[in-house]
Amino acid sequence: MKGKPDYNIPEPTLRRLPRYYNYLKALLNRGREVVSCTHIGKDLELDPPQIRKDLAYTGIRGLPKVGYQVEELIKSIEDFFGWNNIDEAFLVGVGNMGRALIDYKGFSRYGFKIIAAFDNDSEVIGKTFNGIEVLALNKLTSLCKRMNVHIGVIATPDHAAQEVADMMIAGGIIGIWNFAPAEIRTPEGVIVQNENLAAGLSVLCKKLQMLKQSGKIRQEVIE
Amino acid sequence: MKGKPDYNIPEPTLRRLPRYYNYLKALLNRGREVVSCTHIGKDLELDPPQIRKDLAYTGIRGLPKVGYQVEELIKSIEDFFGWNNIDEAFLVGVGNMGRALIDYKGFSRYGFKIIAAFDNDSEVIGKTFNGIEVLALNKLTSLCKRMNVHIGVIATPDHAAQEVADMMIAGGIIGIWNFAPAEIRTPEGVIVQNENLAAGLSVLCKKLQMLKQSGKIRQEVIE
DNA sequence: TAGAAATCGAGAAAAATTTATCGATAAAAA
DNA sequence: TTTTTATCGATAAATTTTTCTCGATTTCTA
Ligand SMILES: NC(=O)c1ccc[n+]([C@@H]2O[C@H](COP(=O)([O-])OP(=O)(O)OC[C@H]3O[C@@H](n4cnc5c(N)ncnc54)[C@H](O)[C@@H]3O)[C@@H](O)[C@H]2O)c1
Ligand SMILES: NC(=O)c1ccc[n+]([C@@H]2O[C@H](COP(=O)([O-])OP(=O)(O)OC[C@H]3O[C@@H](n4cnc5c(N)ncnc54)[C@H](O)[C@@H]3O)[C@@H](O)[C@H]2O)c1
Repeated sequence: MKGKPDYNIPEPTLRRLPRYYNYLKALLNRGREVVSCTHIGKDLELDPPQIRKDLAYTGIRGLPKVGYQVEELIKSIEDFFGWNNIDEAFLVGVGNMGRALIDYKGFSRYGFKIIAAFDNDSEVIGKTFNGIEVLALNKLTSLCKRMNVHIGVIATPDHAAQEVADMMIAGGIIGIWNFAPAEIRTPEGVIVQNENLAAGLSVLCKKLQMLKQSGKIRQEVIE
Repeated sequence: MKGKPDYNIPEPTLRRLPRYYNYLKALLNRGREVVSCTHIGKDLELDPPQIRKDLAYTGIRGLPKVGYQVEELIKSIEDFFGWNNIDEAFLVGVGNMGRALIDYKGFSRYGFKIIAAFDNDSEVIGKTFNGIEVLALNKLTSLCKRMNVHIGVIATPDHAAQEVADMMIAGGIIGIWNFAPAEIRTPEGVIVQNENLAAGLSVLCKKLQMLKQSGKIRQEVIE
């Protein structure tokens, strides 16, 4: 584990790093200057060696007996992900989820910005949300090309997902953040990140079911 | 891998099963009666033995040379998760995300139902979304107890997450589906499922960055 | 009805990920 | 100044998850 980040980073690590980031930001707000993996581990219920390994991927080095400078660590994670260079994205499907994503201010922290939205419903086309005008779907491909946008967000119903993905890819999009519960077929070189909320929900409910069956449920709950 | 499901199921399996489910539902709609792991594997880009192993957890048995009955397989997954018994939940934080979740019809398929919503903003309290009236936050704990609800959804800003979680837990909630990018401390016996959208986004953007750096980007994209 | 082809289930092997260990080092305490 | 303590980085061990292998079974074809 050398200082320089390598290019074979475990996906679980990639998912934990933003968690550390949020946590560290909160820590900084509370005025903390240094933090150790032991300390982080207590709050996040993770093992210190794992945290150390994760953080090392960003290229930071800690100090024995002390830990890391919080500010430096935050910067290290930001640089690792490149959150200072903004990734611009198009979003398709301006329904409930699409609007939530468009309105959300929190993504700017992650160097992510939705710069245009598309829909095929004339009711929403022309409307503006968070300063972003909703355009007609048929402009998607050409605008992708023209504006050199490489990331697309799919927030349409599942049955439209493949069609929309195809239009995006035709426009040169190589990264798709997909909220529709549908399988998208893409050519080599296109990365699809499925945001399957139902999967998270299912895991929760199943764990709960197993907890209940094991009889280890909290006393006070079963009245 | 016996017929009966065991109680030590890998989480990746738990996350893949709803994916198979969606896929199989779509397959059934198109009139398909049987399907093999080889076939599923092609469409979902997964290895057949893994799919076989995943499906075996639900207790189903396939037939050599044939595969599985699609309908039977769907039912097997439903039974495994217990999607026929409805899990009722309370949601707190009726903003963009909260409303998207309340309005979403798709969760009924997963035996999940939001039966009440809470907020602390008088602007939203009293309003109704998808037949669900928004109640004042101070009624949360007592109503949890009274209605014997065990699942809570947090869709408030991050700074309110811990406070809301505490109120839920006081009311007897043992499963929390958390959309706020905040760490929630809970006592033993409470399961927290963090739905960290920023993590998914970060993974996508980082993969894209690595793809670009590796020079393996699609020709047609770099004009 | 015999042989070929496809697929399953089970278990082994490989790979990835997490957890544990240990010497080195910096800070604090004696 | 010396000792003690906490923590790091690196590496090793353990665990989990994925991938591979192979004999058994069922269907299809000839
Ligand atoms: N809302 C949720 O909480 C939630 C949860 C899990 C998954 N999802 C998934 O996210 C996606 C969006 O959900 P939603 O609740 O916002 O749905 P929605 O019905 O509110 O919005 C869908 C939008 O897509 C537009 N659309 C439909 N077909 C289109 C097409 N071919 N091209 C462009 N736009 C098209 C519609 O006009 C509409 O504006 C769905 O696939 C849904 O299954 C949503
Ligand atoms: N919208 C998105 O796309 C998105 C993406 C990622 C994460 N999130 C997270 O999901 C959460 C909700 O996001 P949103 O966009 O819906 O925010 P929002 O601001 O639209 O809604 C937040 C709601 O919570 C209510 N609220 C605030 N404090 C409360 C309290 N103490 N008790 C009860 N209710 C309270 C507010 O009145 C408001 O109705 C946030 O934590 C956000 O970071 C949202």
